[in-house]
Amino acid sequence: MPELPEVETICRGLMKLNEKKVKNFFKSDKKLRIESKLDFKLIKNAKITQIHRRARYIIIDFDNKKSLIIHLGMSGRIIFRKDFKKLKHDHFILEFDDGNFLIFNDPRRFGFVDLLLTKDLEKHQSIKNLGPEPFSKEFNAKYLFEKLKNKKINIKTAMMDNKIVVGVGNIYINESLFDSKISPLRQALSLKFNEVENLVNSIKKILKKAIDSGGSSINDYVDLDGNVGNFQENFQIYQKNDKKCLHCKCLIKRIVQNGRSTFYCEKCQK
DNA sequence: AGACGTACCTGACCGC
DNA sequence: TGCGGTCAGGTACGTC
Repeated sequence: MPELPEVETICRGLMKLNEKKVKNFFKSDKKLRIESKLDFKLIKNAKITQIHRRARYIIIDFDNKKSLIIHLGMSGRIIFRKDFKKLKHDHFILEFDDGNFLIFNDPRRFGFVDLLLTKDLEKHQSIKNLGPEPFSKEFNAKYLFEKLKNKKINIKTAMMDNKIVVGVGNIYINESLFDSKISPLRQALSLKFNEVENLVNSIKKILKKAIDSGGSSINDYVDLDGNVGNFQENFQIYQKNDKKCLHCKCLIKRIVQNGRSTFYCEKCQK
C-alpha cells in the first residue's frame, strides 16, 4: 500500500487521536517483521501527545516517554473504528477510553508495530540509517549529485534506496523518472547535474501532488475515514504498459529491475 | 563497500 | 470449480 503520500495521509488522519488515552490493547500471535522488546502493557493508561512521521514510519508518542513505531509494509492498513470486531489479519489494536479503536491490519505481515522509549527513536534499527526526507532542504540537486556520482546501479534502483532519500517507492519513482524524462536504465553516475536537478524537482512535485490527492488507492486502500485517495487517476506511466505515452503516442514498456516492475517510454525517457 | 539476488507472506487475478 | 502461475505499494540479509 504505502509510499510516502499514503503514509502522510494516514498520519494526518491520526492527528485527531491526540490526547486520547489507551485503555487496552490486543496483539495477535502472528509474527510480524519486528517483535517489540518492550511490553505493550507499558502504554496502558498512557495518553497520546504527538503523531508524526519519519520516512514511511508512523510514530505515536505517549506522555510516559514511550513511542509506538508503525510500518505498513506492502499490505498494511490502519483503520479507525468506533465499534470493534476482530477481523482476519488484524494484528494490533489499541482501545481508547472514549470507546474508539485503532486497528493495524496487514495480510502479508511485512509491516510491524514496535514500542520503545521516545528518546531511543533515532537509534531504532529502522530509523537510524535513513537518508533525508524528500521535502527537506537537504534533499537537493547538489546533495543527490554527490550521492549518485559513484553509483553504478541504475538510477531507478538508486532512488528507491532509503539511504539516499526516503519514501520514494515503486509508483512514484516510475512517475518521477517519466516526468523528468530520464530513462530508468541509466547508470546513476551518468546523470548530468541538470538532470539530477530535474529529477529532484519531479520527485518533490509528484509526491506533493499525490499527498494533495490523498495518496494513491490501488486495490482497496482507504484512509482512516474510509475515503479513497485518487492520485492513481493521475498516473502517467505506472501500470500503463502497452498503453500510449501521453507525449509521443508510442507504447509504454514494462520491464523488471531489481525484482520490481518498471514502466517507461523508450522515446521520451533518455 | 557496492551490487545483486532472494526471502519474508497472503491474496487477487488470469488462463486453462 | 479448481489449480497453477504471476503479480503486488517494502525492507533486510546473505553472498560475491
